Amino acid sequence: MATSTSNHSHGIVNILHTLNANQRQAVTSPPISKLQIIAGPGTGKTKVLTSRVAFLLLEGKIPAEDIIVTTFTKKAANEMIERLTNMLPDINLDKLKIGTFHSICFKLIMKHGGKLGLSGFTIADERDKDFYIKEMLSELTSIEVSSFSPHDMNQFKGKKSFPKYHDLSPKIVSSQISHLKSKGITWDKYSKEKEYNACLDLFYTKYQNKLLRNKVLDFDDCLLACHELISKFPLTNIQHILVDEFQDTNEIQLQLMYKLSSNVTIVGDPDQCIYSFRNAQVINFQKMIDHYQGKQQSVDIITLDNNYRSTHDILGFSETIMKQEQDRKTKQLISQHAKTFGSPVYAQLASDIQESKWVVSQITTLLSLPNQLLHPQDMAILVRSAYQTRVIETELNRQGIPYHMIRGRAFWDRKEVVVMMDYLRIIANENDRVAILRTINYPKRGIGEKTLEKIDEFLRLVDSNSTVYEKLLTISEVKLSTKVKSNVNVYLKFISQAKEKLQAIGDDETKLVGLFDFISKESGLIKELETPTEIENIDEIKKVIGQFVPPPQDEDVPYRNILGQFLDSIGLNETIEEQQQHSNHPKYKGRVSISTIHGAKGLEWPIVFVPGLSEGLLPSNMALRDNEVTSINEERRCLYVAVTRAKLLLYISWYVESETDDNEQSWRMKISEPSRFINFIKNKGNVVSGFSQDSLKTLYEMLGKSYPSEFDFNKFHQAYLAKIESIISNFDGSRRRRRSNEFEDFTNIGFTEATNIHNRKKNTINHFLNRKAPRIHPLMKPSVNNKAPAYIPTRTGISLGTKPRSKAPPYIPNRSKKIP
DNA sequence: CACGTTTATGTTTTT
DNA sequence: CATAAACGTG
Ligand SMILES: Nc1ncnc2c1ncn2[C@@H]1O[C@H](COP(=O)(O)OP(=O)(O)OP(=O)(O)O)[C@@H](O)[C@H]1O
Repeated sequence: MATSTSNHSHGIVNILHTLNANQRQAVTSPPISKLQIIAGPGTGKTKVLTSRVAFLLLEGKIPAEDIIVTTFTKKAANEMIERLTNMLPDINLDKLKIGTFHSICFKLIMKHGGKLGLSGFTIADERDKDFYIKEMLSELTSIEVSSFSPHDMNQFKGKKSFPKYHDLSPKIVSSQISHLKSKGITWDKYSKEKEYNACLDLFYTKYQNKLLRNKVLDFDDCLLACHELISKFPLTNIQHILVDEFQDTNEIQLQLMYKLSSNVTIVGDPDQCIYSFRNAQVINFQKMIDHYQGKQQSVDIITLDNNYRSTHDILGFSETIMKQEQDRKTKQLISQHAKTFGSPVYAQLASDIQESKWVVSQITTLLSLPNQLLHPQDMAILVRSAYQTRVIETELNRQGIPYHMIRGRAFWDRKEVVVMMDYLRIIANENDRVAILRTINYPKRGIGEKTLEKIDEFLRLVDSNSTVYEKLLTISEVKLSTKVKSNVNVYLKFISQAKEKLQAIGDDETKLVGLFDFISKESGLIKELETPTEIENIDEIKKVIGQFVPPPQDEDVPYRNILGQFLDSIGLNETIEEQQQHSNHPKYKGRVSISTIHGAKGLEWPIVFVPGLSEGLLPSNMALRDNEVTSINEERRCLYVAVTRAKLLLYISWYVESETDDNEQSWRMKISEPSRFINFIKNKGNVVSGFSQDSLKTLYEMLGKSYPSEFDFNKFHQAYLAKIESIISNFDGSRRRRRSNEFEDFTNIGFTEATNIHNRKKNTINHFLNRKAPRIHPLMKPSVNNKAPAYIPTRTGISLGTKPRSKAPPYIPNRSKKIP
């Protein structure tokens, strides 16, 4: 919608007022331009991008629907819309094209896909992709297989043998195809490539055929097909495209960007590229410059170096990590915080469990500071791999601390959740063969492997005039036992009833919950489920469907039923997390965030914990295995991203397990060394860090709270030290009880000078670490009553991460009495 | 042939 | 511990 400048010019002035000179220059660059904003963490890149959208709307007078903004996640998109809405209360942003590359592309395909014969196509998620790959491989004839050169075939050999798939690893095949797609190479063009493998050509072609026949697009296809679409039918209206997190774009995304608009603003930080496993290429910065220079067009580059997020010491620490990379130019970010707290608090522990206890006790200490200084929502625990969250969750549960998982995928991988979603899928979409195959015998309907094969064989004979579901209705043509037939009919009757109900509710999304109840009950799924956890998870999905609001539809988008719209909305893994509402524990505000480092991209917290800084965790075993410099560098960037999420306090930790300590899980690779990335930390022995009263006062000041004069700091401090000491000396906390002579490792507990972490002028900085604290001698007696209660965390704690599923366990050890 | 039970085997990161 | 393949039973 057009808006007059005079009405809003004060608006842009206000916005520019919150920016520094460099940021302002970036924001107010001419709308007709190519602009790169390259800057380190916390320099306000996202803020600049958001403000630039406002600038383009207000000053550039570009209608919202003619601007595309790509963000890395749905969450980032939502945040940006929220900020824009606050900035520009008078402008309707509904038509702004903002979202991930995948969702923007998928929407374009939904709208115009008919031109390429893609109407009605849905998304094949990773699980479906895996299914089609395996199906494709198992269908290869021995003639086809024997026609390939051993050299070509060997590329696809995995560690294991795969008898069902001619010894071809589905994983490798899948990732190779994905690799081609993210380079923008379509199946019909692959043969022209220099690096050509006849095997891969056949796999790719067959796989793509399969997707087409099943009317689905995989994630990569969303981009690839969209690229094809706009190459043939260009969008003429887009006046500007803005790309966030440019360092993590791949080739096809770069090509899409060129095609979508000739005016471009990108922001990114090469040091934060952590998605090259998904073919992201940091070289896109240079490629973009070359691309436009080839067309005699120049690219403006603006850098920012004021950091508004982190303290001086956190920036120093992060730079110390990054400068380990060969040939990297040092980056000097200037912290805008007046105060800083010294080097990160760190500790070396003896097991993952002990490490979790250390982390969580730091959290309980911080939470127990008087005057509600900190809330759970101010803190985050960031790990390299999702599985590492497990022990931490257990400990958080044990201490009754509410937490939530950011972008946890585990929930959607649960069996009962998958089946429930499959029921929704087949009811919404008659062509979803995979969903039929996965639901028809769950709950058990006496249809085993063999029968399922027969049915599947029959279903795949479907011709393009009818749907897979219609084909299943004629199943009586197949010879099956009468018992099986009647069972299939029970299933079919149920599906058709559900479909009728779906018809009846029309576009009223508020009735979806009722339909959901009908489906979960009448399918027999609820009855089949055994644990209360599983039923809870079904309820979780119900909550998600209950919150679903269909997006505003363009007029000319082909119709899709409301359930299908819901499934589309979660198909791209873009589920928004439930807002932090009331927590179970009124004492706490919000929740501690737990996330993988990848999931924490672009986010920030006052307090950040980065546990697991050991060889095998960060860098991960996978990166160690191939021992490529590039892999190690990416791991290092991961750590860099993690530590630069912290605003005020950073806690890092690692553990090394003893060689002789064989535990039950013998397959687990032993963690035996601290991470190479922290080699520069000299005194790695157990460090017990205390607060100093001064730094604590500074913390209050920076958070705008008053430091209570009656607070007995010494008492608090002593209790803290004792708590940490008891964790370190309590070997019940490690996986297995140790022999007593191993305690020797821990006699040198004490404080290290933290200053050696990086050079700085001593007097200018407040230290968060108390360097004068006394040496502490571990008490060697593992006390009996310290034994952890037998408490098994429910896996649901992961679900959507919306709430701590389980109530705090009845026994809450070691809990400070004065949580305010 | 379906389905329950035993046993081998193995943890990146995600749109 | 969590999943999948292999094995055994009715
Ligand atoms: N000119 C400014 N004045 C005050 N605060 C600012 C300014 N610019 C940015 N900030 C604040 O700094 C923090 C970091 O900003 P932002 O998230 O935009 O950084 P970023 O460069 O995108 O970081 P990352 O690379 O880690 O994603 C935010 O809290 C933001 O509000």
